[in-house]
Amino acid sequence: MSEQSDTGRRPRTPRNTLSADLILDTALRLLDERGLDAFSMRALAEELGVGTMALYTYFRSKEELFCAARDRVFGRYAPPPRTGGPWHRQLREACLGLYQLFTGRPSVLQLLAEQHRAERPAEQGPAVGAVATMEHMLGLLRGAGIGREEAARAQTALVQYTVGAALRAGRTRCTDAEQRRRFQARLESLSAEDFPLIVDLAPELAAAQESTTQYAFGLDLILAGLRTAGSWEAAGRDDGAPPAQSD
Amino acid sequence: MSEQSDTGRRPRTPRNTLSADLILDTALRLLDERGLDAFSMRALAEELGVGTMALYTYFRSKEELFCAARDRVFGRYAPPPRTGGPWHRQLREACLGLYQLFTGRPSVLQLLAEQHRAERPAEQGPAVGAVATMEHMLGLLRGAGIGREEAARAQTALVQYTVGAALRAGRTRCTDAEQRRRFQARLESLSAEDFPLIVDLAPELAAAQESTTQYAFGLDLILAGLRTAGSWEAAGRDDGAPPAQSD
DNA sequence: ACCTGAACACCGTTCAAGT
DNA sequence: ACCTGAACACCGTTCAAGT
Repeated sequence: MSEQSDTGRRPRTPRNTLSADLILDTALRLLDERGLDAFSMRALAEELGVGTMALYTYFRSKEELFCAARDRVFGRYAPPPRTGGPWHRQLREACLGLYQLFTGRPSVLQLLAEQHRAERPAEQGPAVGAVATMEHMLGLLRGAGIGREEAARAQTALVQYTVGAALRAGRTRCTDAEQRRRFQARLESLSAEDFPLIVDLAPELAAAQESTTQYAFGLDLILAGLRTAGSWEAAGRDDGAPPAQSD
Repeated sequence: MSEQSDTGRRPRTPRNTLSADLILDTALRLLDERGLDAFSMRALAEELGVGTMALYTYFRSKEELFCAARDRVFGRYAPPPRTGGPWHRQLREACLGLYQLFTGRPSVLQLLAEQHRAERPAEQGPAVGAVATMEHMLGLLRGAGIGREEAARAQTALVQYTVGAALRAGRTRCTDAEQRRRFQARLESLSAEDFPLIVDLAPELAAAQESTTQYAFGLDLILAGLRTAGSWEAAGRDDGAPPAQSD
């Protein structure tokens, strides 16, 4: 950027300064700052000061670039320090950490949503990072005496709920209060005759749109369900079942 | 289509045969048959045998068309017949019905995912259909003696979990068995030293990718949590709380 | 009002070429 | 290997015009 002989409008980045990491970090910054809708390979290249096709030296497609960006964020994830205490409490901390990871940066949320929109799961590399947290969760569940299949299902349910809550949180953000007020107004505009409870509980329902407290509420319901001995064995029965444990 | 004097390759639909409903039904069929990635305003117009811009007489934008398509499906939703029985069982049926609605047709899942990707929630009409189910759920929760705020939060958590599970189900489908086998292989390729439980439980984790059974498992955990008296009041405490109910 | 075709300002990606 | 510019086959939407 010292020479002014360049004919292009913006300084060209000199050769061999590009790298996969630089591309990914710039992509994440762009997603954070301007959002997914404003993102394009052309815009990313422009930001980097290179030709669009330079990106294709490092990534075969936009999808592959997105997968790599997600892997990069997840791979660098540092879970919250383990506090000890009962298994369900530790499980809670682990899930809250994941939720923070998913909702902490706009870019991560957008990559998560994009991944969920994809037709085929895309040959993403071996399960990415954040795997240590999965292992930790499984250890806590098995340590609590929960059987193999039930532990796998419980872990999947917790991740499923966490991702779902994070995706919803992405829709709600912006000017939180303003957004919730509009949501409440929409509920209150419904027929009070047909939907008396929705209209009556509109303030509470609107308040429940706030993300982190609401996420913790549902998380605690799942954890309480897990603590109820036999709740995962009596699934679908009419009444509470004997607290027998198979393992 | 009786005259062959048309110069265009496909028969033009005569005037005044187009309507918002016809457009929406064709759009849904296209999404079911070819998927979101293959959908475009141009492709939809082609399918209808009209010029692309004819669509803009009925919908201001693609986003508005998608919102209307979603409202149409949700509005026509017929919840499963009410069976009676304890409140938690009825709640279960209601949630399973919603899950079926979301996952029953590919188009619905794709519209749901697209909506979750949107930057701003879009001025969608008054809360769409399926509202009756929300009202029903709130009635069951309140009838069980659960307080106003807790009922609102519980209802939100149930819907949140249902949407999240449905979105994940969309990623997993295709050739179910084949997909799961690949998932299992990915898990087993991880280091058995660093992630012993994941590798050990790979078959169970892969099996948990199956959608409906897994959805029901997590749903039952949430419902069990709700049945645990005081579980929604003791949220975050270290141990089980007294079963006091404020309402 | 309903519908058209051309045009605008974009996309992601292929390809042949340059260093 | 790394990077370029032109080109291809698409998008959603605006606009002036036709019936």
